[in-house]
Amino acid sequence: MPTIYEIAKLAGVSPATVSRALNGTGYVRAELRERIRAIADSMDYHPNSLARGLLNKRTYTLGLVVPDITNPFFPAVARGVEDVAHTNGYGVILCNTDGNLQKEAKYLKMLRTKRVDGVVFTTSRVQASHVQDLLNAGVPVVLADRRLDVRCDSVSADNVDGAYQAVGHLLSLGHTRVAMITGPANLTTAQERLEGYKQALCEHGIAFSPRLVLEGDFRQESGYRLARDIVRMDPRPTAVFAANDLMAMGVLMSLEEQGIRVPEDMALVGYDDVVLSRVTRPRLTTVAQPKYEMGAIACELLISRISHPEKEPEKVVLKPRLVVRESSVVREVEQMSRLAMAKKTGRTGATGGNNRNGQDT
Amino acid sequence: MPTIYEIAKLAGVSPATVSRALNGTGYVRAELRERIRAIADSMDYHPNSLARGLLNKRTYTLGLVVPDITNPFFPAVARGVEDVAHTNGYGVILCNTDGNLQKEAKYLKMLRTKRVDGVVFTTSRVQASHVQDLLNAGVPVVLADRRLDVRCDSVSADNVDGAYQAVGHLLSLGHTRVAMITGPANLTTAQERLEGYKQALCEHGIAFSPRLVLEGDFRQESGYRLARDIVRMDPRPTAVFAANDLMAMGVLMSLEEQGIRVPEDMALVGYDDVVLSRVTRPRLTTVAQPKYEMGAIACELLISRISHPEKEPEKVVLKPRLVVRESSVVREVEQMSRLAMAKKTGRTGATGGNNRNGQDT
DNA sequence: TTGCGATCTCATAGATGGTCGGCATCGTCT
DNA sequence: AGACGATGCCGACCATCTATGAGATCGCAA
Repeated sequence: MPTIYEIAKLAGVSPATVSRALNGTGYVRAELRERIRAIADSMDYHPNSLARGLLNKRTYTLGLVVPDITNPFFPAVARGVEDVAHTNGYGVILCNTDGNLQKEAKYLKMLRTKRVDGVVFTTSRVQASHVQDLLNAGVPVVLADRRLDVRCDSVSADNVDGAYQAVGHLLSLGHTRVAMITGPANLTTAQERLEGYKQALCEHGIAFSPRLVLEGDFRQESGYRLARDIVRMDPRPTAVFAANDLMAMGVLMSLEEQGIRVPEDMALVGYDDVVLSRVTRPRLTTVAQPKYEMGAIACELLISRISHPEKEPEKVVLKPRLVVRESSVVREVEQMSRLAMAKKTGRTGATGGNNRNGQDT
Repeated sequence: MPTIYEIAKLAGVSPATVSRALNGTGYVRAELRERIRAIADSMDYHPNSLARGLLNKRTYTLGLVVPDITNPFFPAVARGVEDVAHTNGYGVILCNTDGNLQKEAKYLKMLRTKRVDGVVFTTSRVQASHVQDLLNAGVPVVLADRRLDVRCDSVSADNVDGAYQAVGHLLSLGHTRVAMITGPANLTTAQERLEGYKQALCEHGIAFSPRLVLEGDFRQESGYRLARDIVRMDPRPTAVFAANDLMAMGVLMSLEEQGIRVPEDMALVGYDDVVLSRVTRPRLTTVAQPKYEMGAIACELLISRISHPEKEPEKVVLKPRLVVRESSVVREVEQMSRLAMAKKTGRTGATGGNNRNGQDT
């Protein structure tokens, strides 16, 4: 690894001149600058960001803390963060905490010794005190997908609105008994989605019944299990709103086994729009979160805060979007089926019709 | 951010003593050491890895280069890399190249100025010269999921064997006309899978027919498109082996539209075992790659190479594993259906029976 | 008890690679 | 002649580690 000293020696100038020539700062004769650049290239010179960072207190490195990159929600967010970081000359260090506070603490310690310029938290379960410690130490923090009672920037999606849209969709289709499977009661995302459910009911003049609300844990198995309870209710609900797609998937499986047709006998809506929801049968109606944008905006907020540490914290709230597919609307399914028939020739339907069981609908 | 100087002043000792006390190197009176540690803690001291790295030429940071973390194959690999890195005190910088050589070059430049201790390439398309440049500069490199004609460590899965297992499975079920949809001919993974297909045929005494092999591009649409060609063949094949799950998914959709039942009229096997393949209907028989292990082993190789730069390169080859689900075996489907019937009570089948369309089978 | 080497304990002085302000020099223009 | 711009060097500085060595302490043998 060559240094500016070696380049300086070869070029017959001082190291400082090399520095200025390569960075384009200060006065360096154009011809000399080119010569120095050529020498640097030929030596495969790469500036040492350690030495640089030591001096100007900037590492151009960010931390990204997620619970688990393997969870289908996070790669998109991470990609958003990473893209924005990269175009601004920053690198991103990935940290998987598994929602474990000890691991979280350990990672934060590492990020601090590495002197990262800022941290993006993309996770629904963060220790507020950890974030506060970071802020106290002067490390900018942006929260994504979660607001916390801490004075810092954040990006989140409007879970109340998302749930409101989903349930409103079901109600406007004529359903009056809509069951809900919520997430863990201590998570704000779960609480907000329940709130949206209530609001939608209220607006449609339907009384809220706590008996129709069952608490799941965001995992598939809980949806599978609770679907049985819903089916046994009397009168039986005609629609289910699951607070995330994984649980909706469990519901789908359970209903299938019980011979209950979706959406004819029971409509179903999920939340998150994970890839999976596009390939289930019937395909899942769900609420899409702008995952990539969340990450991208979080990173933009972070970078802007790095250069303006004192500005007022921004709280960005993004709008979720209802994606209507087959698990909620009978009409669509028939249409799909017709499309599939009519389309033996074209290939427009690569992601289209999948209803081979006409007799079911 | 306090430094050892400030701690030294408070403790009334020299900075060097603080350094030795905190690092446990050299001689420091036990009582003094404790006092220094207490002061450091109370000041929320975090050593500056820049200064440290500048001196001992170790950053404890690794680079991880993937095409796109959003592609379902990579999060698992990344997680494997990150876990091993973390337990060894390393941080991981994530780089998404999108298979774009310019971006790849730009990222590598960044990794070099950051003086990472090593790089894991987890991608099927790497520029050999980039890797060679890195190695020439003394930066250790490990390739995951890809072997390259370069002298460095690598981890990969045995694609020949995986395809061999997949096709062998179909042949042993009695199929004699097995079509294959390959990947882009210039990718080694695609070539190897084709080779496995040939070997399996050969071993079962079936002549290889080039007419049964169609070239796809690893994307869903190509599977969808080529499935029509396969259906039109005369005599029509009774089974299809797709070189990855995405293409298999396209085949599935196409067959569905054409009213061809899977697996009764046409058996189907994919490759990769992406999550999606567990929720299609019928669920996809496929070849699972040990993704997490690939990442973990790659990182272990890398870390061991960092401390032993001169040892012989290791080429680790992992075994893929055939996962038999419903798209290939008729019997299983029936069994599932029976299970589903019998299981109105238990919940063993959360991921089990999904066949509500008895009349289809 | 003394003497001497071995072991502790800690401070000083670079060194790491790069940046930046200050300053000296030189040429040119007014 | 004086001023000013262009050019390039010098030295300080960033936070930490390590080699070196000075002084203190201790054990053990004489």
